Amino acid sequence: MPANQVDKLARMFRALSNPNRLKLFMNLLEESKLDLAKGRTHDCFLVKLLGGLGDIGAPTVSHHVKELADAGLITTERDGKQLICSVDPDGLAALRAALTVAG
Amino acid sequence: MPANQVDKLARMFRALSNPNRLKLFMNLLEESKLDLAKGRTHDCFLVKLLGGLGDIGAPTVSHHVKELADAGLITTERDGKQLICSVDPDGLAALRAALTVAG
DNA sequence: CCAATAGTTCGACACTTTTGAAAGTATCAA
DNA sequence: TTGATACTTTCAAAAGTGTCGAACTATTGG
Repeated sequence: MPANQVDKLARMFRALSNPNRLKLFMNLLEESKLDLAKGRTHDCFLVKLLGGLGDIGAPTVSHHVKELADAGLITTERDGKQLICSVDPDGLAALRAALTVAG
Repeated sequence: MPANQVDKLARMFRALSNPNRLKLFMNLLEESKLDLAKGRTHDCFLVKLLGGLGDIGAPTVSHHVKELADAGLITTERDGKQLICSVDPDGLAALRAALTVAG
C-alpha cells in the first residue's frame, strides 16, 4: 500500500478519533443509511446532527465539521443560513475497503 | 448508540490515526487476511510488521503496539525474546460494523 | 556467569488537538 | 435598515501525542 494512501486513510481515521466528531458522523450516517444503501446520498441540516454532543459550542462544531470534510468523509453545502451535511460515499467506501478481509 | 460505545470506537479510530501505527496494523492485516477470511487468527512476529515504517526507534514501535492492543485491535503474546501479534477479530468486526450502511 | 538480542519503561521535548470567548460574515424577516 | 439566526475565524490556554535517548528487564546462546 502506497505511503500517500496510508496517510490519507490515517487522516480519515483521525477525523473519527474524537468522540464528538465521531458522534456527529455516526448521527449523519444513521440518518443516511437508507439512502446510502440504495446508492443515493442523503442531505441533513447540521442542527439535526447535534444529538448526544452535550453542550459543545458553535465554534467547536464548526471546527469538527471542517475536519470531517477535509478528511473526505462528508461534504457540506449551504442552504441559506444553514449548512447541509452529507456522508461522502467515496470516503466511506475507502474506509470500509481498508478494513475488509475478504474481497 | 450509547456514549461508552462511541468512546470505545473513537479509541480504535484513534489507534489507526497515526500513519506509522496504521502501517503496522495494515501490514498485520494483510499478513492475516487468508486466515481471517476463514475465521481463524494469524500470528506474526513483530519484526515482520516493520516494513514501510522508515527508521522508527524501538521505544516508539513498542508504544505503538501497545496503543493498538489497548484499543482492542490486536493481541500480543511473547515467544521467547520476540513478540507475536495478531489482529483481534472482534475489534476489526466492531470497526466494520460501525461503518456498515446496510445490515 | 557474560554478552547479545528483543522489547519495555521513563523522562523530556516539540508539536498537535480540543475547546471556548470574542469578534466577524452571510442570510433572512420585518 | 435593523435585528436575529447560523455559522466562521482568530486567538489563546490546557491537554494530549509522537518521538527519542538512556536505562531497564527478560530470554537465549556460549
